[in-house]
Amino acid sequence: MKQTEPGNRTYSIGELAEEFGVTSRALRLYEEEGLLDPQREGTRRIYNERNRVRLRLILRGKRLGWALSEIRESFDLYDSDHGEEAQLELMLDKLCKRHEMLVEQKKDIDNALADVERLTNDASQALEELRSGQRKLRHG
Amino acid sequence: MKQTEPGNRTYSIGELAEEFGVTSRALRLYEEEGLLDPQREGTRRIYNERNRVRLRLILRGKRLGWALSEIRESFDLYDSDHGEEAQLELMLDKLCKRHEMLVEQKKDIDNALADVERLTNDASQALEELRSGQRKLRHG
DNA sequence: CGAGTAGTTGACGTTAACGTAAACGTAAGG
DNA sequence: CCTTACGTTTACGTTAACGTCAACTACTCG
Repeated sequence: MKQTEPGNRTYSIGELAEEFGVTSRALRLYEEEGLLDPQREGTRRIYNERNRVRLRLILRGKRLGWALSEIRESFDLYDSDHGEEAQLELMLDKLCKRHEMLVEQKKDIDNALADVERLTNDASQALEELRSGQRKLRHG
Repeated sequence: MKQTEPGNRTYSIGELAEEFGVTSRALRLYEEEGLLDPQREGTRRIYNERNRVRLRLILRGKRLGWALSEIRESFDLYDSDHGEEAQLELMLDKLCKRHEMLVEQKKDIDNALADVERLTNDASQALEELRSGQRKLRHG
């Protein structure tokens, strides 16, 4: 299999960092925190598609204001084994809480959007009135 | 006018802090950072309804993962005077960027919600299958 | 008047999420 | 072989957003 086959590509730390607009330092930190686990070729880190997807999820979590520890917890939900009943129930409980959190956050966003749109309307109206006043002056 | 009239109530720092589940220290910090400006009665801070609304907005911003500096910038949008044309255009530009930010964040939330819901379905199905297996065993 | 409660400023401590620099290894190219 | 580019670990520095503590003031209650 060639390295260039789609879906099997690998990435150096620098490549991945540049692609996502973060620094190598950040990627190493995420690894230390248990959010990434690239393979090694000797001492160098080799990232695959799976790691790439994880990084995408990390950055999504960051945009939503989550701490790295919270992001890791959400990964634990992805990874946890579906072995025992108690385990599954615990997982469902955690998922439910995440869901609530997200719904609340979405409400906040909708409210903020409404505020921004209201301010935008006010401002464009004020601008329009200002300009209409200037037109009158020019034609006066 | 009485202090107890609706809409004119005032609050001590402790009252406001408890109501919103934050500490007095946080309120003082928000003030230092220019996010709040309560009146004073001698040396003590007196918060009114307007301050209370602001605090609500501050906490909404925090839930969305914004820095205090970003929250303050959004307040500047509320407060900026509609005097000059250039001012209004600048404001409309900033509002537009906020709007984009919020829309992006909303997409992130919708994606995260979809993930959580998929995981929830998987887990509840696994749980159901596990329990159906247990029922068979009991009746075997 | 003394104790308790709630507020004040000032200063130092803490945690997360990196930035930055030092000192070193390694593979490619001229 | 020497330089350049890219990687490694280790460790200390930095910023934001508070927590915590000390020392002081002011009001109220018994």
